[in-house]
Amino acid sequence: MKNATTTFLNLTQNLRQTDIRTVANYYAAQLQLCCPQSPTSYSVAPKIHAHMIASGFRPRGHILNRLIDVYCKSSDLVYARKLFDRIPEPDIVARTTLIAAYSASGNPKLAVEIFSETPLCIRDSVCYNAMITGYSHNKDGHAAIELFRDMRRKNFQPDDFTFTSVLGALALIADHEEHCQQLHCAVVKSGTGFITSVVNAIISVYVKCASSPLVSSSSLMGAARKLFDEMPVRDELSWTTIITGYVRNNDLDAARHVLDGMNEKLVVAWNAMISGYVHNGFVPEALGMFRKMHLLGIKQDEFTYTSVLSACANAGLFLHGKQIHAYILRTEARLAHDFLLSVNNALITLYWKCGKVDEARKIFNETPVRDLVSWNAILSAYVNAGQIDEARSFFSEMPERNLLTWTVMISGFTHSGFGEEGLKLFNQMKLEGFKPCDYAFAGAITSCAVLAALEHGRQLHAQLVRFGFDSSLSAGNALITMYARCGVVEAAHCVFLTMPYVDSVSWNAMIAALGQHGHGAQAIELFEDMLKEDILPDRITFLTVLSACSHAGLVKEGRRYFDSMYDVYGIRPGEDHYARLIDLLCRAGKFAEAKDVIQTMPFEPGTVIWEALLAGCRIHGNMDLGIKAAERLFEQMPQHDGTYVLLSNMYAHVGRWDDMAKVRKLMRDRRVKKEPGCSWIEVENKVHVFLVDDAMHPEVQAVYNYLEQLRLEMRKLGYVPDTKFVLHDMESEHKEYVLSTHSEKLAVVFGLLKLPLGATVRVFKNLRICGDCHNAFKFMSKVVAREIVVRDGKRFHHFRDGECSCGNYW
DNA sequence: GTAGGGTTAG
Repeated sequence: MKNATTTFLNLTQNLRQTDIRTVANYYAAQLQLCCPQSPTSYSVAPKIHAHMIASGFRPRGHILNRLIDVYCKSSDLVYARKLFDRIPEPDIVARTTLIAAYSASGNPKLAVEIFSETPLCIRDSVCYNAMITGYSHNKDGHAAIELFRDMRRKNFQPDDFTFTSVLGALALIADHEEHCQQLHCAVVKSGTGFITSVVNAIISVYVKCASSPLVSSSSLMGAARKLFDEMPVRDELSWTTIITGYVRNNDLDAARHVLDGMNEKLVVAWNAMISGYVHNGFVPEALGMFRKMHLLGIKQDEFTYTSVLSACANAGLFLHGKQIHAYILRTEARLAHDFLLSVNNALITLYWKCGKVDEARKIFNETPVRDLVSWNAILSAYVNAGQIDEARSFFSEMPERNLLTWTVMISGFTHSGFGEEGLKLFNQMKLEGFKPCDYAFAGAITSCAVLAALEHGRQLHAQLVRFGFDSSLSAGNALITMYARCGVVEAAHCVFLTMPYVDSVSWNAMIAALGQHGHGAQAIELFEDMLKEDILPDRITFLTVLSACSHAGLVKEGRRYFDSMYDVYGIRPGEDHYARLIDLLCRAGKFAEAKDVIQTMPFEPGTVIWEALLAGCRIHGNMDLGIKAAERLFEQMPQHDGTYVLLSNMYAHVGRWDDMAKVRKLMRDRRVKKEPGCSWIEVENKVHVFLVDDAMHPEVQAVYNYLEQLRLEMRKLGYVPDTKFVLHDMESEHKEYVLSTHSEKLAVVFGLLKLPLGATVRVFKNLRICGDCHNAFKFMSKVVAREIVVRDGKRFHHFRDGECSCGNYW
């Protein structure tokens, strides 16, 4: 292109002496040099134009049309339109140029505007073709076909371009075999049926139709293959269409077979094959293809790179990914806009998925070009790393958002325990005109799980069915979790049984649902069913299975499953698995065995191990070992207020008053607030709750009444309590109440009970508000306190008269 | 002046 520019500049000097026709020819020649083979050449358009203005040359006719075209191709549609508007009576070529440009840039409205303003007497087939393609680009297959009919009614002759366009439109909407055959006949009648581009288009309709659930994929692919085999002339597109056809219909072997028989070094076809492997999880095959391309000298491009990088990201192959990154830097000198954009986006994903969030951030920060994909990728990075505040700030800074953005943010809130925020965002998303997808529903439903908001969850379930997502895997899994979390195991089971496809997440969720609600034996049974169906258990499966065994007291089975993790499935047990095993043993009173496990573990015991041991000791009233575990916890979690309170109470319980005094002194020094506080120890399947400083509510009977109402009310809300509690007081009788299991939340509830009726309560303890305590607070605000304000991070939850509203502190 | 294939964000 340098040459073109130089020639041009040389022309300037002699321009005035030159004949106007020669000048026009010169400009025409210059504009001719801007061509698709050298897309960057389009950027010369303004220079050529500036030159025309400077030399006093006024472009008209075909030179002006060409100039408009070149401006369109260099993506300056606004300026192209300005030039167009200055033409008193634009001819069909100028109009078609603009129609095509608007169509390609995703602006069909403007294209239609120009098309409909075009008088019928000057219209031609090319113009119709451009408009048909415009609709097709806009995914409006019906409009494209309607225009095709209009064209024929008005006696315009369809040509091969028309058929390729209209077949492209048909591919968007075709889901019946007849669709394909009807058009196929029309094409043959028109006499264009032998033209390669038209046959390619017919094949692509068959291919598209083959992936519709309404037809037999193999018979349509067979028809497509027959057309392909019988083609007299095949071009690059023919090969790509048939290969992508097989890939899209998940017949990777057939695709590979065609590819292997292809002589052309066709990068697009190879890319299609690689992406097929990547989407089906065949990472080694994808990487093998990548290597082979290099060996065969097939020039890789950004599509190749993004696919293999994504393969590495999904498989966690950080070193492979890094090697490819280095290879790209070594091989690619060009830093074209689109190339940089897509490769950098893939790199951001590679790095965060391999746990390198900071590296991902670095690429995001340093890249000179960003688009929505880049923003969504970095948003996912922070959401997945659990850095919800970072994610929130990215979300608010984003220049634009799409459905994916909202969905990622909703699930981010949900997984960080901010159910209310997740639901709010789901509603806001709908208000902003986004139609939720099944993933968005899954996020919202999981929010309900976090909040144990059964009614809301049910409503979302109904909406989900209305939207036609009832066979969605992710939404189904979310429903299982939600119903389980709200205590309605039957509903969870019903969802599980009616899901058309399930994966290990579904199985895990269902096993957990049964295990958490005291159906340990059934949970184990389901796990065995899962193994029978050849579904491979993962780390999560074993966590839920071990918990289930623990709840059901199936010590032997639990031990066996634990041992099978590595022996049979090659999964190394993590600290969390060991914690479950210790929990299992301790609940069964096998303390010696538990101690043995702790001593022979391949790593130093952390807090989860001591918590499990302590929990077991609390159940069995094993104060000696319990105190030891609490002391370890106390060392490892000096910031955790609950441990101080508990340890001090345990010392008091066994009469170690000096130790108790030491801990209490530490508590005072560190300003550990005892309010609201209680601690508990479980003996004989009953939880003994000790109120702070043994200060019992003056009206003990009233407290019991509240608890009883609370229990009933929570049942009404669909929450099924599962543990028995005994409220301790020196003077009164012990009485059992069934409440929630979470001691910290319970502590707050008990703390509230000590207040006079109608008080305003502010709890400034950082407390994550979720499911059971949310409901408890709602109820408490109705029967005990007039108003309750609870702080949860930066958020506050305001409970009043049984209702809750949330907001930000700052 | 008009057509048709491959990628990256959950």
